[in-house]
Amino acid sequence: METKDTKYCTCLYHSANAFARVMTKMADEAFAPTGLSTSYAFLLMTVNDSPGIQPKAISCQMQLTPSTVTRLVEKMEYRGLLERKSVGRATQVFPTEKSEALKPALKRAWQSLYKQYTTILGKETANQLTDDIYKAYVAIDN
Amino acid sequence: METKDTKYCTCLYHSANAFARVMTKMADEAFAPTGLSTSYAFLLMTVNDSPGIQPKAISCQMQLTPSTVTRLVEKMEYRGLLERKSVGRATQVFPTEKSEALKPALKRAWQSLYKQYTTILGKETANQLTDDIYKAYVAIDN
DNA sequence: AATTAATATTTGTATGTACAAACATTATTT
DNA sequence: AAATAATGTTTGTACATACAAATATTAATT
Repeated sequence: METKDTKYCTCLYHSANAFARVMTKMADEAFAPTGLSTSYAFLLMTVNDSPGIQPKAISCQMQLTPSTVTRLVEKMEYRGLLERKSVGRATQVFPTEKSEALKPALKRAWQSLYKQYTTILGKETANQLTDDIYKAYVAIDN
Repeated sequence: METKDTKYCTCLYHSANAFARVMTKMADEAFAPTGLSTSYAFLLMTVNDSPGIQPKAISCQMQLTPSTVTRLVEKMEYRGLLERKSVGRATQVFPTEKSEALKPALKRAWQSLYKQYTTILGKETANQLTDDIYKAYVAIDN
């Protein structure tokens, strides 16, 4: 069961990606009860929180490119969980009843994700790590 | 230019993924001179280092699933940079001349990646972060 | 020796993400 | 007012990655 070190473990690129993959896996399991993968869950939380929000703003909050947001929103529209309304060159994204109904489940899932990784890493360590990683993200992203 | 915080920046899943994306972008730029994206570059370095290595072992070193390794190797074979030889149920992967020739460029690129992020983050911080992230990876991955 | 289990690999299919180019609309300059 | 630039969004296309099932092959058990 011991994960033996690889010669790449001293490379930040490698560690960052390997870690992101396991975190994504854990998160997807945590959000499974909502019937959504983590990305869609975050998208829904974002829109539920600010009905009418525009893709550009979503892309800032989620730190994804606009084109990715378009793709995510499209699928959610197809599933009846979001609606788009075009106003001028802008677009407004709204939650549907169905997605409002998911609110509590989303909150629960997100909390359970937090609980899960803080249980494994310790609350202090986890929060510190989150912060360190985010700071590095900002630094690298210019 | 200031990246404003998002309400997700306290979530380890979110920070980890956002960070992995910018690191991947930086790494792909660093490896661009080799004509390879970072994943393929790492694959090549792995095989160059241990000619005849099996996909299973590659997947351990690169911390990817075996199926992903198959996919990567396939493409490299197609590009004439790797060769597969099937022995029993196992497969052995070998570098080609062409890929041996890339060795120095790969090394240079990897070093330049290291230089780039340590310049931004500071050597100490970067190494510490790499280590912290890797430790967390191991803890989460069981 | 025959059956069952374990291991290594590949295939079918799907997901999340991005870049570059295209489109559309609004703002700015001349 | 016309021309140009800036902004917001979407589309075409591509990549990295994974899961689950299928295929081989080897090992272990009966």
